[in-house]
Amino acid sequence: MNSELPKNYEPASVEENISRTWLAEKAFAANPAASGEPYCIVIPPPNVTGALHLGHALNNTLQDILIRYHRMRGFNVLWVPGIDHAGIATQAVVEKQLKEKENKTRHDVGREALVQRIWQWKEQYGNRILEQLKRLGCSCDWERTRFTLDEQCAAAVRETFFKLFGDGLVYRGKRLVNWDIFLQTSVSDDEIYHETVKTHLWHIAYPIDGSDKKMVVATTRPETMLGDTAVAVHSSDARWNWAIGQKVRLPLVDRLIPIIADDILVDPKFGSGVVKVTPAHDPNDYAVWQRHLGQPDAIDIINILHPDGTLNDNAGIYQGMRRDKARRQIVEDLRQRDLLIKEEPYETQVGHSDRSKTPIEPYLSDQWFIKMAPLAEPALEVVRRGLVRFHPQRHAQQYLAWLGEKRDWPISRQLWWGHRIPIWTREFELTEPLNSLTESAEPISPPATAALRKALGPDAETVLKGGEEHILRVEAIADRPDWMRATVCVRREVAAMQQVLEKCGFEQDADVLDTWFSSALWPHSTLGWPRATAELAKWNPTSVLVTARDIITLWVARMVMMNLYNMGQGRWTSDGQREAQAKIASDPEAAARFVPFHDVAINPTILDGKGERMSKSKGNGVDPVEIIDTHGADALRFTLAQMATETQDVRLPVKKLADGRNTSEKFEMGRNFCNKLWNAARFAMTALAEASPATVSRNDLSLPDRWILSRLGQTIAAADLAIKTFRFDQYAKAVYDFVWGDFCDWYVETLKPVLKGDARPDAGAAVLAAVLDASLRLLHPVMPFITERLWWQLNEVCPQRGVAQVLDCPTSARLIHASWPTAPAVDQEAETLFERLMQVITAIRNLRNQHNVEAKKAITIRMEDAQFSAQDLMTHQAIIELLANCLVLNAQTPPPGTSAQVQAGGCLLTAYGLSDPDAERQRLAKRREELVKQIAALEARLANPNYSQKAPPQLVQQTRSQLSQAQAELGGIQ
RNA sequence: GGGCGGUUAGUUCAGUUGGCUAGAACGCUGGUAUCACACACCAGAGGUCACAGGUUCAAGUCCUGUACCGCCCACCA
Repeated sequence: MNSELPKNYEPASVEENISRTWLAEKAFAANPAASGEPYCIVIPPPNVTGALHLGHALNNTLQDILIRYHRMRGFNVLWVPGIDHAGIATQAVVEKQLKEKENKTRHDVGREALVQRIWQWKEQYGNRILEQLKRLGCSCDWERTRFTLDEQCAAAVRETFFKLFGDGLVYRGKRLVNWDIFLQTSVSDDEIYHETVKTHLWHIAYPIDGSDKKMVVATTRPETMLGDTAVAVHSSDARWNWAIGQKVRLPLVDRLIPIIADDILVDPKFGSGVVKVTPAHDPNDYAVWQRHLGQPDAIDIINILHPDGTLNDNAGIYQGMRRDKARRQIVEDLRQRDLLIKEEPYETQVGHSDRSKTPIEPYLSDQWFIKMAPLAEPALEVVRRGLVRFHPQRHAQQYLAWLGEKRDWPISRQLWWGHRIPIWTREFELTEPLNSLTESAEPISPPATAALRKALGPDAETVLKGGEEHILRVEAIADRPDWMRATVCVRREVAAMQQVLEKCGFEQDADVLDTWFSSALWPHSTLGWPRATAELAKWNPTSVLVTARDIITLWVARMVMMNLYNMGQGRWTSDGQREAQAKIASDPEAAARFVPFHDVAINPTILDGKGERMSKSKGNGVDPVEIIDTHGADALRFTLAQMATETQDVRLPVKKLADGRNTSEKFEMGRNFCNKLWNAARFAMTALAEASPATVSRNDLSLPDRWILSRLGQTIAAADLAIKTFRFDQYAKAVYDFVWGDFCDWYVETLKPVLKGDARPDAGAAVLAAVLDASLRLLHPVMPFITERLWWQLNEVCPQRGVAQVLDCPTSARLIHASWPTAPAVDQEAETLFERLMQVITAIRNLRNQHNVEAKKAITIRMEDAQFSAQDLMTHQAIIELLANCLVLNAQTPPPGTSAQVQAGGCLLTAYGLSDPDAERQRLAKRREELVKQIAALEARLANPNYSQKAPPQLVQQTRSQLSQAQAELGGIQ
């Protein structure tokens, strides 16, 4: 039967077989109606754009450990898998393909066709990611797989947006956005990287109007001067403050612009003390425009760019030029007019779009925003109060700091791939002016209503009705007093309503929502919200979120915010904010029901051997599937778990294989461990097949039995604590040390003669079976495949297992559904005694090695009392003789030859029959040196009067006894 | 500029509330084809705990500062 188990563990066939069985039996399926405390994790959805890398492998391994552990603990577990549509990243990939293969832009194929193509692309690559997760052994409920752009998620997005709109938390505003002129979209701050660019700092003269004086400004972007609407100086700068209120004549365009004071923008110590102000093309200058808005010194804002980065009709003769050409031309023209004062080489950081790798252009554009203040405050509060806890705790700081800024969230993206903003607008010319048309609040004033009725005709009542399914708002349009804008937000995807709106001349907003908008809803949208599902009732809040630290702000914070907003009762408008806070303060338990998860476990980032992030472009990435192919999924998982410490980063030295692929020696550790377990189990099951395991109870146990069961108990307790505190490395280390160190190296070795002897082979076999059983349970969360395979085998060989009153092993056909082992009680007496035996054995082995004793030759040992009784150990002399290859002397005469003495396990050991007196002399000299050093250190410590006075008496006592022991040993060998 | 983390054996990392001679894995050295495993077994060598101060009877651990490395945030016209 063990012919079925090859000598070396071969992961490929085992993994495939086990995986197929689990899937066929729907072993991961969750049922909200089932009993058991709920335990739920929603996967951080990987971006559909990329294959999974080692970071994902780590992240998902940790989640699977938690899921499998809690499943075994009897929780009703659900792990929701899914994928993120990843807006801009995905569209960029498909657009690039379109360009390369067909030389077309997205405008050539049109919105619908492009979105169609992206869906095709998604089908192909999304499945690849799910396959990777399955190869890794993730026990997700695959039938609940979600995609952030699927219908269920879309319903949640629409509902949320509608709710936010109704609460006045969504608004439209002109804002400077990071504009990608290649993809023609705005890009969020986090999709930008900065690159050092060698350029120039151009110093340009701006003549003061009606004076022969000139102001000199310096800029790295001279073309933006076309959009300058002011120059600013510091109000206390004596060089220039006399000129405040006067005007300069902007060169080349010949426009008069004011000289204003702005003490925030201008640092009088820097450069000339004069700053050009281009509100439409620079974030700082935009802030100046905002600061002066409505003030006597309010300034203009002039946009000079087309969306494609060419200059528009505000740029005069430079209209139509690309920005870089315009820059060269402008510098040249200034030079000719003698207005270029200086051109100095300069290095500066320029923001580039992560996706298109082109420089970002700050650009004025219509965008939708979410008001953060009312949403952020409750989200801050639940973390402050510990209703959501970070592990390690320090990561909460980043969350609190970012959310504390409460900067409004720009949510529109000029893309085609994503959730389209559910807003329709139309602008109306008014026949008579409307005085009351100043704000966008409901209800709509009677004059505006009348105007709408008139303009919309027969469908006016449908649009005007508003309420449950759509909201209508009207507002004035700046600079056009005889116009108004009507905005309709539609709650559900209903064709009829959309047709009515379009018939009435409304147009849907062309933009889609930021990807993070749908991601923010992930924990409740995956469970069915806004429908009141059994899943939602059972599993929200979810239990824990496992993620990387770089998305604590972008994702974690927003999930907390949106979960509280959607799941919490009542509406959290700006006015209701205080109420929400008070609610959390007065009833934290209620608030705890609305958070998305209770714990956030942050896993470390995997870097390569040089400390650099892994990435495709750097070519240092390791593909988890390749590791699974070469080392096995369990080996990969174990190694990764063992690396998941509390530090921020872990390094994984990468080695290039001959075929160019990357790998790392680190994974050999996991592979070796699998092989060790495999062979220990193989040995055990061969023995079990030959013996017939008896029913045993506490009284039948030998010292090694008692010891290994006690060690097992300690290990289970350590594993429980480690998992509870998200210390996956400690869990891995505990089980590794137990299986390899305690079980294989010691217990199995002591058991070999027992199993072959006459005395108690059946009792020994029973303990062996029970400990193997518990070990497989213990290892299953981290190494699911190999343990499941061995479990099946063990069920065949030895279906009934356990040690009465010590270790129950309830039967189960599948390990994945077996129960977590209960820890046997600690047996301190057995542990202490066995520990001494191990020390004696190691000391004798050491002596044999130092004396170059041939492996097969037994030496003779006499054991005498030192600190402790030798008799206690000699009761178990068979174990010593077996494992140290020696003969323990009782009353016989010792054999001739060199003898050597050593202290171990509290006994004095004398070894006889050694043949190398030189080796012994060397050994003694070395030992003497060690002892002298130790004695000196101990004496010095005791000589310090403060030590005996202030240190705990127990410690002082211990030091004294160490000293006397060392002195005694030294006396013995001199 | 602000914040966070790191610096412990050749390498990658552990190191609980300060307290026995600072641990593990890999690598290295010597030995071993022993009937679970050479992806193994046995034994060993290897550390001024980045640096400088301080607190303490006692510091890898706590405090202050310095250096270097990494990440996040905000940025210099």
